[in-house]
Amino acid sequence: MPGPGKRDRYHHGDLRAALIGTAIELIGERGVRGFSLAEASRRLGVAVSAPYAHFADRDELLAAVAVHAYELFYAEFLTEANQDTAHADRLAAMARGYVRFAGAHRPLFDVLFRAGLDKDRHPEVKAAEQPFADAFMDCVRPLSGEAASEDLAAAVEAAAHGHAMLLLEGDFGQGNEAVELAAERAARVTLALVESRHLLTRPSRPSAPQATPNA
Amino acid sequence: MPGPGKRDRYHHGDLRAALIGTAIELIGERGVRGFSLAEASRRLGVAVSAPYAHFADRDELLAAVAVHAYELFYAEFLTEANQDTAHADRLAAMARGYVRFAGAHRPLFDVLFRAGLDKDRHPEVKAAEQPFADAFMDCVRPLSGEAASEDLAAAVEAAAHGHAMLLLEGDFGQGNEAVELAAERAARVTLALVESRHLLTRPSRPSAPQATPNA
DNA sequence: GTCTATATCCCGATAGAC
DNA sequence: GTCTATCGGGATATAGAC
Repeated sequence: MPGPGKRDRYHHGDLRAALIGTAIELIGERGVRGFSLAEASRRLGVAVSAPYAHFADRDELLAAVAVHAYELFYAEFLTEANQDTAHADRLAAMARGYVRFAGAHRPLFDVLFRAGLDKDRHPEVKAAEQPFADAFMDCVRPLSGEAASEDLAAAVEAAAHGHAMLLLEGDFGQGNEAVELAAERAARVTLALVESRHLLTRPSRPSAPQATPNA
Repeated sequence: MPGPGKRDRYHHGDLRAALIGTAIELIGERGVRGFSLAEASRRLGVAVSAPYAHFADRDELLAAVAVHAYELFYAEFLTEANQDTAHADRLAAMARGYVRFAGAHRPLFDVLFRAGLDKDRHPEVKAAEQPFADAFMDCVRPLSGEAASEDLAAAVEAAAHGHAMLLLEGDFGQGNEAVELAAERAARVTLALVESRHLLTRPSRPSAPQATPNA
């Protein structure tokens, strides 16, 4: 990251940032598969070797895009689901925001979940994901006991994620109307899960009066 | 599939089927992005031009894999969720089977949902999806009024899909243990959604006071 | 940090022979 | 239906100059 005000002699003051932006642009137009370092370089008017001064390879650029995606994701979450309403409504708002993000920033969502990027090989991505995950858990915890919060969190996250993915598959139709439909459904599902959250916890603790341990 | 004794010489009895199988194999090893007609041909010991006698291009082979995926998906569903138990349990079993399929046939699931294949451009895929979708709706319909069945179906499908996708992302861990954890969670979420299905319907019709019938 | 130039490799797709 | 041969294109990555 070059210091600000360092608008230099060549083309861009910050090729690194420009590459990230162009990657997003390109993925939006042609999908993840249609993105390449070479094409991004061409579009920016730099040599195809220039990106290697900032990224070791193609995957590292994608990882940088993923980091940016999580940061934006987190930022939009704070503004979308930070009203001090009832806890259940906050959680529903998060699910709604999750789906809306997927609809509004499809290329970013594609990089996060459809690019086949191995996040374990890129610690920066994991680190960028953490605050996002924490904010999510903070919304869930007041709604259930400590032990059960993990179950509710997993359920809501999966539900939101499923709606987002199917939205991008076109299952809810096209355009902004589809986004709102999917987001609204995800929010309702969340409220339903909160109401019936007692069914989500696994009866793995035989101390409870319930029986039927599963195989 | 080919004649059992027709081994050597140059060709297979059924190159088309062999290509589909090899494609699945390859995708399992290298991901969708690492699959190519050339590599599949090499692995089968045929010329790189041979596949073009059976598929117009790369996408058509992927579409054939997708058709196979939906057929297998449907077949496993019938055996997994066909017990005549309570309706809610059947639906939960479908969600469980959905996730298990993703875990057991990851390459097929990848082709269906992560290959970026435009299903609208391949009618065979849509056709193969239909029986699957029908079986799903047949499980949902007895559980809610006609008008509301679409809401419950969308909710359960999205929940199952979300668990499946996050399973393949590694969010539930690795190995068969992760598959069963995700599948069990999807089943529980389904039961929770059934119980609170009255929250899923949109109140767009203020004239109808009659909510979903209990069961 | 960027450029020029290049090495290497792979891929999709077609033409024409058998 | 499959093979041989090939064209045209594009990608990753490195080396060395400025």
